[in-house]
Amino acid sequence: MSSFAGRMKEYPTISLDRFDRENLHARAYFLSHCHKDHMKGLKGPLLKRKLQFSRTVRLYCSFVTKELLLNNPKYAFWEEYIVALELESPTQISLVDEASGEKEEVVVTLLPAGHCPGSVMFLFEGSKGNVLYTGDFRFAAGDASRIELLHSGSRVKDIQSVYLDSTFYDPRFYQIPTREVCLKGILELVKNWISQSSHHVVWLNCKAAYGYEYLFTNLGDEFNTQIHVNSLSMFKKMPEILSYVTTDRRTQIHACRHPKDDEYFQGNRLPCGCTAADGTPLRIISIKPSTMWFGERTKKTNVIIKTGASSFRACFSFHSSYSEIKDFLSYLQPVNIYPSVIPIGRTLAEVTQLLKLMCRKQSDHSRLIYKPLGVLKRCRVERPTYGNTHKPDRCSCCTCLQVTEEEEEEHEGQGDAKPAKEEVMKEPEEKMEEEGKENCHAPKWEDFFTTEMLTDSQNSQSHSCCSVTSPSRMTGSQTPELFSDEEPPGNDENFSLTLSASLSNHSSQNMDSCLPDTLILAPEQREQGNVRTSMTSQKEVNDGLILQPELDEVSDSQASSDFNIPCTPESKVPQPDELLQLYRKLASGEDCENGKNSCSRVLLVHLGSE
DNA sequence: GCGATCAGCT
DNA sequence: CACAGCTGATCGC
Repeated sequence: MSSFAGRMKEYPTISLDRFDRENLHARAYFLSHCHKDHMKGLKGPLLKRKLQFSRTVRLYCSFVTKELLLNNPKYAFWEEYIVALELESPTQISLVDEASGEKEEVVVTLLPAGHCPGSVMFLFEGSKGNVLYTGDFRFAAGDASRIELLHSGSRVKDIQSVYLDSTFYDPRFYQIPTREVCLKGILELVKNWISQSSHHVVWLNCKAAYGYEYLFTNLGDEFNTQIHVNSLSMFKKMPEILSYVTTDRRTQIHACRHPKDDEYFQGNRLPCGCTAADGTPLRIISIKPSTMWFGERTKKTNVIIKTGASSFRACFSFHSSYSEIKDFLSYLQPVNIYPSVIPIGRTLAEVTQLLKLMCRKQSDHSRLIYKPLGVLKRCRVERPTYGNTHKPDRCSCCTCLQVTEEEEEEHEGQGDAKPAKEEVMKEPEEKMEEEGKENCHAPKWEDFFTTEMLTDSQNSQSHSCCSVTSPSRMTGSQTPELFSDEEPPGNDENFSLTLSASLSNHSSQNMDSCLPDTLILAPEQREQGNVRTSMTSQKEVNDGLILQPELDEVSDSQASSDFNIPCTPESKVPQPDELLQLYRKLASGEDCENGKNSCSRVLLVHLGSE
């Protein structure tokens, strides 16, 4: 839970995700996402009164967050004071002191955060430097390198401070299985159950918060069905979610809720009270999405755990793991890092100390020279393709994201199993070669929940790293980049899932034996093999109980080193007229590195002129 | 009656 | 397997 007080040292006249106490005096408000612990004071009468007397104070958020917020009548009074901003579109905002007329300009950019629908990070750029407020976020390793607006040309922007979602910034939470792995486990479990008969139904025991919609859309696609929920109203302007949810109870997958839903479930009832039409009792299992974490060297990472005769927990996390956060921070190398959450059982001092290790060292002048690893890790649009080496079915954006920081000694690590950088980095040519491969370009969580009014341009922008345009609707049976890049540093083993099962001995129906008593999806040690990104067949699941989307090792011949960067093949000496053009662009402040994505579209928000 | 806070629960 | 939020008790205004 966020304990962020609402203000940043660099820009103290704005408030984020807190709206009480000192924050009542802010010149502008920002809401990163629509979870209650980030909305403290937002419906307070004091703030309401302040708005009525102000001509300039506004609340900035994403379009989706605005929609979700206004769906709750308690926040309806905000309607005329909310300014929804497009994602990844730098916007200049005037921070006006209404008493004195004093004004400060700041440019804010919303970056997809992957936490829940509409969730964003805020990047502020102004006279006090660049500051990134992450809100809550889930980034996989390497994701930061794909965000164009965290870069300036080929270099990472100089970030003064990061205000960090440190929920899992604790070595205990070293790894959390990726979304794709967790999703696959859930899909398998649901498939095994609902395929038995139409009376076999699943209850997704989700909490009362946004963030599970990704699960609904993927389940909906996989099983060509809709998910029963209590209300559709919040999604009425979000067709990409709306089409997957229903208030019609005649479906095999439910995510409906009731104050006494656990009691209902114990009595073999769904929260909605749904019963089979012909009187046959429903056969219900509950799946409770829960965060599961594992240590650095832990081999077992069960993503589904059976907790009762018909109850399961499924791994699901809205937040980045320790290793994912470390990857994020080591890429950005901010001067300061401030935690917004203190993990359970930790103190602020402990977390601050741990975070200090991730701050840029004062003696580090690399920013003034080069950022070669940053360049290597980035995926770029419209890069030339060359070379003809055979490469496995992995795309550049899944391989350019390995942790590259010098790892400090971890709590349980001996430092002996860490792969050398050469083993985890790939050469630029390899990345280019692999661009456009379908498997790894299935739309991802971040794309989905942040492209609220999905337009083609927004979609393609969200995949700018891959030169691929997302479909406007998720296709759930996609084969995601399973296991391709999610190995924690130091874990040199490939990853597969084993479905270990002891067959039910208390089934009342023969078909029940299809659902094991103990259903554990776990990675296990396996030999190095060729990549295979397709899902393992049902037969394999039944026969060998092995689910193994596989991960290949980067062979020696594919490995790159920091110093083995080939020249750009089409490079040539620029002609005078080209140089002139380049200089003009530079003089106008335009980013010459890339196309429109890099060029800041600075929109002036004229406050008070509405 | 309303809001803030906390314990308890899931 | 620890996130997010609900309910209910208590207190103050």
